[in-house]
Amino acid sequence: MEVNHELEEEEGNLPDVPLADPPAPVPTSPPSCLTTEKPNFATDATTEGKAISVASNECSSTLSSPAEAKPAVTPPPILEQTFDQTPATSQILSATDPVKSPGAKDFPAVLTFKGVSVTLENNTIWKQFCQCGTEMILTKQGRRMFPYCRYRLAGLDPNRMYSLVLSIVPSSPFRYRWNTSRWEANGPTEHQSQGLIRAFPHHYSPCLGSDWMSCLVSFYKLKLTNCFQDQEGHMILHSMHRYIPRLHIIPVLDGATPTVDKPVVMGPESITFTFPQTEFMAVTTYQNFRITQLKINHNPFAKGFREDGNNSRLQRIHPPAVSPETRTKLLKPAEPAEQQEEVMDLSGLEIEFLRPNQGCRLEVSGCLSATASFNSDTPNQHTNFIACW
DNA sequence: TCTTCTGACACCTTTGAAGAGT
DNA sequence: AACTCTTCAAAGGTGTCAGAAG
Repeated sequence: MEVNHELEEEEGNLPDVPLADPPAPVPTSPPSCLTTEKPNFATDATTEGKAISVASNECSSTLSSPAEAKPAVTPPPILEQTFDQTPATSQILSATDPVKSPGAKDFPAVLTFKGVSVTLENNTIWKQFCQCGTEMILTKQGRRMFPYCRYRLAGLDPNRMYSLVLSIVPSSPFRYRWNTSRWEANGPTEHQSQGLIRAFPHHYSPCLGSDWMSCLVSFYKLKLTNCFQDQEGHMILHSMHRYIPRLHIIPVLDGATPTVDKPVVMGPESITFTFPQTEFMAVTTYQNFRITQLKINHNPFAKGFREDGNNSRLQRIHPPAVSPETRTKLLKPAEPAEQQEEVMDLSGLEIEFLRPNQGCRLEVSGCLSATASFNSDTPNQHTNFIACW
């Protein structure tokens, strides 16, 4: 039983947030190749009302706030920044380097590059977590992210097929330790040079641009694990290391139906979007009390830990020795911790595109080109993949 | 001794089946 | 017979905590 809200319709609980550069509506005709895997928007629409309120009801509520609506009503400055402009490589767009950023509050919710806009829909909650130093729990069986990555896309070619892939890459070459109230670098990582990074293709990939743009794209299904023998398709990370999710928008070549023998080429039109506010520390146990409180306050599944007043469990967890005033103080945002980060070289990393129970691997070479393949029992989905970073 | 990890636990929400009512 | 609504059990997500492991 799953909460069906990976493709979230605009209607429902979410306010209608105008986009910075909405594309002109173009009539769409679903391709025959999507008959089995195409999002069932009608079905999704009926479930989204519930689903959105489930997985991120706080997100949606905060979206209603003036603060959150602002970037949509008044589009933030369009940020066009390109890395690796070399031909045959994809474009990587990041709002700003988190190391050099003065504070999380300035991170834009919308990134635009070559006419393609990606909005981090739950930007408000991401910023709240970012200001405290987001932590994500890793478990052996896999733990969902919270907040999770939820995007709204605009500017895609409505009639073109795109694949959306989320990868989570190391954002720092260090291993960290929690020292009383802050994260401190604790030596270089031992893993990343030969580490295995997986990428998570969205369940409905590939899909028409019009379909991607007509709904919210959520990667709520993504689970994080520290189990390196994981066969469930979860994202394998190292605890006490810092990571950042990246969204890859990969146009599918016209007329090219991916097969095992005909891999899809990720050419220069592919774009990677990185929102610095989504950076997080992978942990097995929460270290920062403020993060714990934010999770409890915002994640509906943790409602049982909220300070409702009549929760016997909470009374055991938080005995009266800690006064409400003290706890309130603890919950106040701390000064932005001084961060020590560097741009790291991802050369030599291996990236595995996830297809549960189906092994496949993508190698990233030093020249930032990459190849990958995955099998699928669904003939309409990518079965092979070649990417250029 | 300290840090990190693991598994059990209680509590929560959602889903879907089953039944009743219209 | 078809549809809608309610109830309830099951599944799965959540943070906490004690103990294990290194």
